[in-house]
Amino acid sequence: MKIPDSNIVRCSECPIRHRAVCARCDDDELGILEGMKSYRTFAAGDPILWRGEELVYVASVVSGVATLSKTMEDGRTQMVGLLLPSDFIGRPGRQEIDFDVTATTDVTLCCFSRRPFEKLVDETPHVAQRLMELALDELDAARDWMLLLGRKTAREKVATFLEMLARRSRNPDADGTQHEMTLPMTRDQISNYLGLTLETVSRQLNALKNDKIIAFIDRRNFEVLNLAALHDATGDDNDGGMIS
Amino acid sequence: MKIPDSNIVRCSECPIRHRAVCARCDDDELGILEGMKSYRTFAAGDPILWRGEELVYVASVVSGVATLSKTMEDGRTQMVGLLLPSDFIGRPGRQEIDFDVTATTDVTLCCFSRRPFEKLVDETPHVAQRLMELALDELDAARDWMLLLGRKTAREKVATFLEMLARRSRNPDADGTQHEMTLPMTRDQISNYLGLTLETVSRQLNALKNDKIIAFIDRRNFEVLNLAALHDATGDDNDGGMIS
DNA sequence: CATAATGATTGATCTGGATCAAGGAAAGAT
DNA sequence: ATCTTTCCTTGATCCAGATCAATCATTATG
Repeated sequence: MKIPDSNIVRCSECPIRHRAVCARCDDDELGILEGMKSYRTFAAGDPILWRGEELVYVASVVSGVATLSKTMEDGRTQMVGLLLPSDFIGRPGRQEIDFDVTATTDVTLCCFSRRPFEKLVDETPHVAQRLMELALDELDAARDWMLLLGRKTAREKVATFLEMLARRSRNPDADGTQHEMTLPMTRDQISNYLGLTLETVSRQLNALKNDKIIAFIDRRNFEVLNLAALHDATGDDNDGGMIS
Repeated sequence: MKIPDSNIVRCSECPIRHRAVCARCDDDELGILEGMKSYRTFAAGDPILWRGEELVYVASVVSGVATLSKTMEDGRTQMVGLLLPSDFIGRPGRQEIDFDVTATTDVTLCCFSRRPFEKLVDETPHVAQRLMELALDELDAARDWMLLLGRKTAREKVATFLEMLARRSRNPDADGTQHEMTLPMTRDQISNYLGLTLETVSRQLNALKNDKIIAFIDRRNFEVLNLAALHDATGDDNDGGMIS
């Protein structure tokens, strides 16, 4: 998978400043970790980390999409995060996680051993600062998602999801025009992200299609025909957006 | 309001190590900020911060309960956080917030000016580290709440809320026995926290009462009669808990 | 190329929780 | 003590989205 330009822009602010993701980072702090860097690939559906497992690595997503999810004893599951290229996996100062990390498409991660990475963080304040920013970004995203899960209608949920995808995958040099986009997960996985059932997701996607807001190229690929109408359908107000 | 012992314990790990909350902190790092310390009180219902407002202060809750909430244009609101005594308000490195902070009971905050506080954070790595821990704790809590909002039934939501209150307000020297507890907010506010309506909250509270899991002293005060049954009603598994 | 297997759609029905509506209880205010 | 106001409860009804049930499309497999 080609890494979109948008991710390179995003990565320029990244504490990892990862060569695989960011073209500008040849001279960055992580040079000292170069020897410990390793790429790992996961096939779609593969578990990347299980809940409770010890975090041996921190990583950044190079390509593909991974999800964070929680599962109840009776099988109900709720995704609590989406990891797109340039996103960071790791919890400074923590050994464990309380959710599963799963590859939803084929995923390539670039991993560093946790120990030397944390040593780096301790020694370089601005990296620590950047990690704090990332944590606060995640917290903001989680809170936006709480509003979605608690109060939005099915249509608003689906529209919000599509708008988020459009925002994160938009090519910045494209002048507002939307291009073909890919749903990075199945209807079932989307429903677990949105707190819905897969049938409802399917119906709402078709409703948006019938309203000429989106068009499907095939089941996984679609185009946004009317970005303004899509935004109206999210229920969000005009200024404040997700993951600002 | 007397500050429960449990909060003093909690506060011993707090970066703020606030005298008002923590008896052990006479000699802590915040001595240098002593001159800028100020107590502020808010009556129940008062706004503490509006969305978009500039954060001039960071603060810790000394007494009372405050909430973080998001509101949609049409009035639907979702609480995205609950602030109990010893909790911290502030976003290191950030000027703004994207939610409202409101006092739900009378609240006393202990405030520091943001600038000197951030200077302190920059200069003392372990304070920065502790703030990162707090941010990750909040993130974990937010993700647990996402599971609640997206997948739990009304009964599970209400039971989870009560169990969380019991955990956070339990007096540690009490040997498992539950004492009288207080609902820190109205049915309407609880419904906004749980993604329900106030009628549903009322009905579920009464259902738990009828099941002899809780008993009401009056509308705002209750007792947990059967903590195990309350836990069963949350839908959570036995080990992993909220806000660990 | 037939044949599973997986994922998506579409329809019919059901139901948990929302909505609408009417009192009741407690706490201030006059 | 009476009147408001605010908060809570309880009942009746409704409906968005869940559930149940086929069927279809697409991709993998022998």
